[in-house]
Amino acid sequence: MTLGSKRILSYPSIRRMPSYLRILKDLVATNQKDVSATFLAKVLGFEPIVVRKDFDPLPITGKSGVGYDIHELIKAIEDHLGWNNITDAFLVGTGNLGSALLGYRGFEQYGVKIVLAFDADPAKTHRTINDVHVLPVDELSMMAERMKVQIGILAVPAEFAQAVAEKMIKAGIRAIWNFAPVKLIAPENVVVQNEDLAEGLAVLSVKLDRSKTKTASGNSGEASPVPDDPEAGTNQIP
Amino acid sequence: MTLGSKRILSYPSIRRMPSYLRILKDLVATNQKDVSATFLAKVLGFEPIVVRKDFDPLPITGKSGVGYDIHELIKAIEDHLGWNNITDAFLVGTGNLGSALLGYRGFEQYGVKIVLAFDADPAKTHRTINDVHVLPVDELSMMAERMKVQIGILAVPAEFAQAVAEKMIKAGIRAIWNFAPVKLIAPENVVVQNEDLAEGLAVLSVKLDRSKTKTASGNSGEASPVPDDPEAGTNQIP
DNA sequence: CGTATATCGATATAATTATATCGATATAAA
DNA sequence: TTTATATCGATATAATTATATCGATATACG
Repeated sequence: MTLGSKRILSYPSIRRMPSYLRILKDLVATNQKDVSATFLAKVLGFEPIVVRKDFDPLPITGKSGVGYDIHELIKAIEDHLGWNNITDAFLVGTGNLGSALLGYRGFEQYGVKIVLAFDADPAKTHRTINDVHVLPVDELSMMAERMKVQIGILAVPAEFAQAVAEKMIKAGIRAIWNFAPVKLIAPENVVVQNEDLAEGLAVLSVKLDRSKTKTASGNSGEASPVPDDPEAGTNQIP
Repeated sequence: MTLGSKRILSYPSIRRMPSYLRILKDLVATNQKDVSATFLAKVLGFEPIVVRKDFDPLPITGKSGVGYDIHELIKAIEDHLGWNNITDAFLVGTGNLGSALLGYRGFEQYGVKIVLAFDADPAKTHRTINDVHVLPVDELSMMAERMKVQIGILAVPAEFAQAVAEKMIKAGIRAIWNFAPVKLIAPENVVVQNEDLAEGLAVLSVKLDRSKTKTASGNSGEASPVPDDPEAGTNQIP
């Protein structure tokens, strides 16, 4: 298989796409027409090669000496990510994190819209957070089936995560964005994406440690750089 | 270089360490003594090989047929991550996300304690969130220098992120955990860890898409699995 | 027009990470 | 004691991701 025939983005590439999109949309606002990989790389802190490689599987082509057409590029990225048509999502758990997610503007820019929220605590239901209604979690199943919602966002304490996930799955939800630090047990046809803040913290503290030993213990000549963080966790769905 | 001589954890390994720690501490609570890679793998959804490889660079050794001593393992992980002595941190931005971070119990379990928070909005200062005082952001420099704080957590809107980061750096902060979707410009000796929620969302939506085509277009015999998400973003500090 | 500069895209190579295999060792049970 | 089972750790291999090189093409400008 020649590399050129690769029409599938790697996961690292996929993770960089939102950053590209942000910059590209800013550029649109300033009436730019083309953009080079070099420019994007500089703005985002990648290497130009990375950028070109990321775009390689997309059905677009840049012009030597010029760069990529911004509109084409945006469209290609959004098409690949399926962000042109917005998918409805439910959020469960309106604690600190859940509220933060409800406050996060921009999910719609990434193809997802939280249309309803749920909470188990009666004190927290029947109110509105950022224009999103909060219902009792008992109504989750009914509403999910009725509205044919496909994405569920889990922002509940770890001990309830599995139970809520099962409710979601029964009600037809096909993808779960899980912020609880537990491995969810889910059938193969349900997609789970785990988000664990502690991962990033672990990386940060190791980087800090390593940067200290680097400058402290007289780095005499030899290069022992703090390697750039492949900000990669691993998230198997075995 | 033989593999066995590797005494440095890879970033993917580092990202898995918090998960191991969580399970291990649960096991301690139930008076277990040993734990096998097989068990951890099952609980966390990894492959046993991954687990053994992750522990390989640590200065411990398991027993064939038995597993690893839980206490030794915990200590080895915490030592490697430097989580035995807690590092103080400042948080800037007490909006939705900032508040969520302040509410996040467990950072201390990962070696970090938020000791003060800051906000630019006078309406939000001089109050307490989860026992953490909120001060005007003008006082950041002074307090950081006085308290010799090394870690800064950035939870401000994108447009203010760079300015606040510069304040932090001037005041001696050496590591920044950045939740704003911008590339921070920082000197080499300052460590930056970017956290971008959109990355995870991008992965989720692609997984969902791919899982659909998988089941839909009669996957006649040939295996075209949705590859397990190397939940990896990339976070260069060029 | 000709030259300097910027850029893409193809190809090649290196580095990192994941996965497989298998012998040796420990425990439990027959 | 012997046998079955579980597990580690060493080694090997594969897959993925990052990085380097370079010719070809486009633009700007003297």
